[in-house]
Amino acid sequence: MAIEINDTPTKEKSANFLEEIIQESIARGETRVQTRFPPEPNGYLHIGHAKSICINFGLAKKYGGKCNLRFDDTNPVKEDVEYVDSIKRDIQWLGFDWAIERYASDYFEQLYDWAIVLINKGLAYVDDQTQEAIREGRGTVSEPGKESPWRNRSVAENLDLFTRMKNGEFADGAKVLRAKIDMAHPNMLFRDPIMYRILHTEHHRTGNKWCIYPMYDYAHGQSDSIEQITHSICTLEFDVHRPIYDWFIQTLDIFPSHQYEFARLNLTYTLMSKRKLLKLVQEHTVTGWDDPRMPTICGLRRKGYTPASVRAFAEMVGVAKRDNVIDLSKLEYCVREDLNKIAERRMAVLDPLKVVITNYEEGRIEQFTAVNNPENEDAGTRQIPFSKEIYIDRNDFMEVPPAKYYRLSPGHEVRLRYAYLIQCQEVIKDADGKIIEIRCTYDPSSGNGSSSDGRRVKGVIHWVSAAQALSAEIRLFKPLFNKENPEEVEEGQTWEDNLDPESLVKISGFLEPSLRETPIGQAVQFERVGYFCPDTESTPNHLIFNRTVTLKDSWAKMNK
RNA sequence: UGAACUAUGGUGUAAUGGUAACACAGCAGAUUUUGGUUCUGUCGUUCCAGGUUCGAAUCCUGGUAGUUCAACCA
Repeated sequence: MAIEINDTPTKEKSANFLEEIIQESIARGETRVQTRFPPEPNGYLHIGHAKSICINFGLAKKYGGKCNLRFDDTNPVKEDVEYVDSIKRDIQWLGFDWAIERYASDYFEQLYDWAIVLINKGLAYVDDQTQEAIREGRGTVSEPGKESPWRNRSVAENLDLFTRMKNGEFADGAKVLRAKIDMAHPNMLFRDPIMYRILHTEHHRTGNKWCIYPMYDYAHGQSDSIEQITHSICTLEFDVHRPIYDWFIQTLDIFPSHQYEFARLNLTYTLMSKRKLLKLVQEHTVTGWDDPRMPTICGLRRKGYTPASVRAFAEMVGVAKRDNVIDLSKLEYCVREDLNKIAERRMAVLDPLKVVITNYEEGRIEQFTAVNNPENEDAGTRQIPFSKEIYIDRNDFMEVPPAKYYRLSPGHEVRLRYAYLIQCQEVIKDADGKIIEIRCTYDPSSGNGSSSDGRRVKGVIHWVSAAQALSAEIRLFKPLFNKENPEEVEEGQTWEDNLDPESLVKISGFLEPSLRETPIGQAVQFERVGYFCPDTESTPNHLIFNRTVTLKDSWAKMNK
């Protein structure tokens, strides 16, 4: 008997509960894995959906299965092709491909036929009650409901009425089709759930063909079943729906898809409710769904997040069934980690302070060689111009420095990154006492890579040569909300009171000349500052850079 | 006051009856022409009470807390 030697030293990462479920089903001999990502096209996808996408597509990939994209388009009132298109774009951007693209509306005919089956079995009836009466009749979580007076209509009458509903004989709200189950059931969803409602509304795919539309509970499980989904994965709030999901499938005796639930993603300082995000867009609190402050996938993309960083984040937060709130710092860690490896370094001054090198020849321009990415030698080098007048960042100079301040201050010397050592000789102020210029001398023997006497200086600061500098608009983003949990409100306030008025700050800064042709969305690191990318609105004549994330700043932290 | 789900460091996730671990965050240090990166060290955890067991985060019982469900939304 051959001895199997497992010589792969890699320790298998422990399986999450969904992987265990799949592994168990495979062990039972059910080898086919078919998942689906089922968004309703009524808004843009956000980071929470990204988690779901990574789970559904990731699981299918890991177990040699397939993942479908299915639009849950059963409510034409809220849905639109604009959303369909954006959802497809975002999934592809994340790096996933669906096996097939389907719509719940593709199944309207089949769903209708199944409704007829249920009516014939005496398990569905047309109810003429008003919306209010139905709501009251449903009872509450602690009291049973009451049966509708229309509950015991004959099969023939139900068939006739349902056909006429379909044919458009009745107005919106006049009638609904309900499953006949149990008005006293402890699970509210079993108290004769509504299967169809009348909606004389044009549908973005079926046009005016239908005026009755199936409800989620009647459509979702059967849609899964039609696609022979083996693992229908959704978030925890659908947990109570699972019994009704199973009930329709079993009663109709169709392919047994099964539903599994995981805890949705929550992020500190972030709102994930589609309804509230829509409100921010509609009221122009943000510039659109792709505003870089939005937690949407397109917002993250515009801010400069990479697909790999979002996928790494989904992997990092894991999958489980308990409610969670993830620290925003985890997301930021994931982008920094990715961008550190791939983003080329550049110099940019965000809050300019002019420095004149008094002993440097007027009109002289030198070129210094700078490394593009210390993490990747293949990224090569570039030239950056140096001259008598440069800009440095205002916070790299202090007239009266605190202890351990390594940067520029009167009488002290710092290294200009990739260039000379300079020493501050004089501080020029305006009439109000504001510092407007610094005068320094440089050590001609201290050029990049050399130091005449081996003396070392702790401080290294970035700079941009004034004459060649590009001016640019820089957009600095903070979270939209200034409260860790934006839903938590004081008495008499709303979540909108937690909006941070300074979540977007636009400033104008100076960039080194090589930044001129940076393609939109291309990540660069402004050395010592953060990661940035040109905004979608950026043009050669009006450069706009978005801050993706700051660099870690232990000096700032130390001085908090 | 019904039902379902959940409970492990500050945060998230593991440990599948046998040494509570990994990551993020924090703190301290080393290296550094980015106060970045990298490296090293460090802090700190099983909701409560009983029970089963040689042994419990894990199994049982009972509490407690949180979340979800009463749209003709999904």
